[in-house]
Amino acid sequence: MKPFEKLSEEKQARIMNASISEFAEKDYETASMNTVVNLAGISKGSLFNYFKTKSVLYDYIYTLALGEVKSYLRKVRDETAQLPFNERLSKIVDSGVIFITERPRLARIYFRLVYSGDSPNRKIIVKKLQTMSEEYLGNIIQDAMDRNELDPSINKAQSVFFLDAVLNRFLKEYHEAIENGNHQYFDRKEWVKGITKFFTKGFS
Amino acid sequence: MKPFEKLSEEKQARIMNASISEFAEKDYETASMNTVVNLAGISKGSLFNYFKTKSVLYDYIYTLALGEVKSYLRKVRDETAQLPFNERLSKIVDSGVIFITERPRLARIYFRLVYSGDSPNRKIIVKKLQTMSEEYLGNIIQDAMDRNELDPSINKAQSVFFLDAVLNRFLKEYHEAIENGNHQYFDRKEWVKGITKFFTKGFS
DNA sequence: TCTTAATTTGACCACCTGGTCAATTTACTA
DNA sequence: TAGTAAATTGACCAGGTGGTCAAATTAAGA
Repeated sequence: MKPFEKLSEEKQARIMNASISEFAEKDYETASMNTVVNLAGISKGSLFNYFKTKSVLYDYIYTLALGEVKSYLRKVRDETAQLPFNERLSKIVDSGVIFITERPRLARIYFRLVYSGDSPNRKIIVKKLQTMSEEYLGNIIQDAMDRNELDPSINKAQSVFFLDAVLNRFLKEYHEAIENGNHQYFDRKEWVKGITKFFTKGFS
Repeated sequence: MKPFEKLSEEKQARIMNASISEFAEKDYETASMNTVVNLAGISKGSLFNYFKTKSVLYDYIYTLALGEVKSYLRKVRDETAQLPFNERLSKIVDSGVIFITERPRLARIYFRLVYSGDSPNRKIIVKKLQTMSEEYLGNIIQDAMDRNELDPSINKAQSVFFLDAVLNRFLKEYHEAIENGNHQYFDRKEWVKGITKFFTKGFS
């Protein structure tokens, strides 16, 4: 049993909370173990006893963040399996919005990871995420094609790419709006409507 | 006259080259003035004489990068003013690809700036870039609407957003492919075709 | 050539980093 | 309660950072 798991839940939570805050606020290189230690109210030696190095702690944190994101996405996928494409898409966007509203720090760690940063295993992680997204959105699109809701001659890989690009960018923008306190100017429904319309009809 | 401008062209180029390399490779916080100094083959005191602080040097560099990007975009916009929307879009993508092929380090500084990083004035810069992009892509779309190539009832602001999201993401992906030596697997023409088709017809 | 002014240098500063480990405190057992 | 094992501490380390500035070098002018 790893030393960290032996800790009381309260203490584990304190350390997780501190780590999430720090890695959400700064990128990997700039995040400071000293800050984590101070936020969590434990000694440096202890932290390095629980997590052998900074990168091990970071692994723990981003795995947690990605796990939460994944479980959210899986849930909405399963819950909307029967819905038509546009409604499904709209639910996915909605659940993304809910996630970043409820867990803004985890969302920030996610965005930091995919959009930038030089975290230790970034390339590998991003590749894995890409495969995940391809499979996830690929299924959604395939379902819609099977139901003749989308043109069966479209290039699926490209479609997945476009969908991924727009969804991620929208959520990133929404997330920044939340962090800047501007999200009340974001008409979410209007955007969701626009996105689904755009994906089914284009600009023509 | 600023001290840096008094330097010989060769020396200026050496310092610019070193700075661009360093800021392309690492983000603002992690980039090291010591490394710049060593790459450029000058003393530390000199560098701080030419640029009072790290952030002043960074300002100089990203302004240069954005200037190059802008002039590229302006050129292609003016050259394609008479072309129909899809051809125009395709030329814009092409010129983006050319830019990141010819100036991969400047492209990297650009992507680092917009997609992440905690550079000193990031928020202000990104906002300015956004306004620029809105105006740029907004014009392209407006032109197409005026020519009845696009549905005049579409939401222009949203359309600009989607266009921006897909174009930027595509170029970022292409850029990473180049850096990883994988761009030969990228069928550029096929992608450009797909993007224009997607934007005019959607998935239906 | 000598003098003065401008430029360049790099040792040095205070501060911060991730990580270590002997010493102390705490918890547990006999 | 005494003794031992486990957990926790924080002073300490080597190495890095952005930035400074007296001193050395170079350039310019008479």
